[in-house]
Amino acid sequence: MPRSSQPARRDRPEPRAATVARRASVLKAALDCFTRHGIDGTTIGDIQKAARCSVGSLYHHFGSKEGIAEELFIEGISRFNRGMLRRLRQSRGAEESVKAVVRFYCDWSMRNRALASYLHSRDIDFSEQARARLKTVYRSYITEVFTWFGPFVAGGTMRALPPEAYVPLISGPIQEYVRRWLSGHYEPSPARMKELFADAAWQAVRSRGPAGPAVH
Amino acid sequence: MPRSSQPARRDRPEPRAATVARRASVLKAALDCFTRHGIDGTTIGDIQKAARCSVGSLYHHFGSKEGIAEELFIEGISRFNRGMLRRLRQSRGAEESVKAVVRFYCDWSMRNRALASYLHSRDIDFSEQARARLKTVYRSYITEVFTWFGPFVAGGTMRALPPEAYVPLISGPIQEYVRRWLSGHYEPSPARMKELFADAAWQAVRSRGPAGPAVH
DNA sequence: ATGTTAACTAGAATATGGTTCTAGTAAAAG
DNA sequence: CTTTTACTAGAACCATATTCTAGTTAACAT
Repeated sequence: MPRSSQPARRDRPEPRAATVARRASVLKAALDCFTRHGIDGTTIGDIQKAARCSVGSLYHHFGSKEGIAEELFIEGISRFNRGMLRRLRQSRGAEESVKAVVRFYCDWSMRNRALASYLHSRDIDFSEQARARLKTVYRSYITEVFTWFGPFVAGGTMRALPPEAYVPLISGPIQEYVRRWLSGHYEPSPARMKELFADAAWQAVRSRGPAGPAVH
Repeated sequence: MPRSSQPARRDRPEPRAATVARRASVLKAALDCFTRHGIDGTTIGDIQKAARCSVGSLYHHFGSKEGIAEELFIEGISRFNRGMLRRLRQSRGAEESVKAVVRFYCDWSMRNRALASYLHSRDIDFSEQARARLKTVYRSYITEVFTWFGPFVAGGTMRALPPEAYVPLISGPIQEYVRRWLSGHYEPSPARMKELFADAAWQAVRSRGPAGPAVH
């Protein structure tokens, strides 16, 4: 096929430096507005003012207000995922790894409070296209995570469970806690709960039965 | 104070039957539209058509599109809460109660799929007033729940934990699982996971230590 | 350097759709 | 039977998301 002999023609043609900067500044401004007034509450004008750019510019780069919201969301998720994988790869052994997931979730959310809060808003009104992108991002992430944990399950350190059960069991509680904390339901910092949830996560997925007792 | 001697003047003056019906039909129509096209994707016109009523009527009863969304949300939460409390009160003992929470969450979500899905959309752009109402509803609910479980903790059957830890530990996993299931991430019905998560919940909050081993 | 192309910016014009307003109708209250 | 008030209707209004046309700037080939 001649297509493959074309010298990387279809790749994007290297965005200008100004473009990168503008996109970033828009996303930053948008996050700011969104956290302040909610997604619906912020107008294109708000973002425009905060990012100091024209309507035309916004639409050129993102196509729509929704486009901005989607981009912000996907970028945020990607950043979170990258961070999680980095942290995971620094961990040794099953227990440390499982706990690392919980701890990272907590730490990251506290460090990136606004973004974390935004990521908790649901993707109800995302476009089909954005949904697809998100799915891709998630798939490649979850694949890496499972690759990491696979050996522990195979080796019998962790319970063998239906694959869909692991994420809820490990991250469910901390996620729910952080969500409530972010939306201001209560004050106690997640940091104080971190180890509690980390332990619980490990108890939920560690191997039980003949291998040994579950307690001290 | 003379105010208190006024004969219950401030109560609502008994809504007409037609009013109740209309409100209900609007909420039903709205839920329908929202699940089909998302909240933002739904126009007042859509709801109007689906509920067969005029704009004026909508605004008379709910004040705004957001008002409709809020009402639907609060009503949904209330129904869920009532159901949960009913189920809880049919349970005997700590273990059965804890597991009942998980099971009910799962059952209810499957039975009321559209509403459950709607309730998972976050309350980002709710009015201050709605937020307050929601808080009231939640508070009275959580109070009853804690009243129910209090004795088990006091009696040593359940672990003593920071109060904010219980909900995430017990409901976090099933909630996360159901959320993913509702948004179509995967097929396996929550029913197949119900007992797994019920067990995990119980393990997370049951008493450990000297009282007995954590396993078989 | 200079011309050519395409990425990018700008803001006025447009269109969509949420909200308000005025004028009613029907049901309860006295 | 009158009065009051909850309720309905839909046209007018208005905020704001999006589109359009006209430029401007940067990269790049000659």
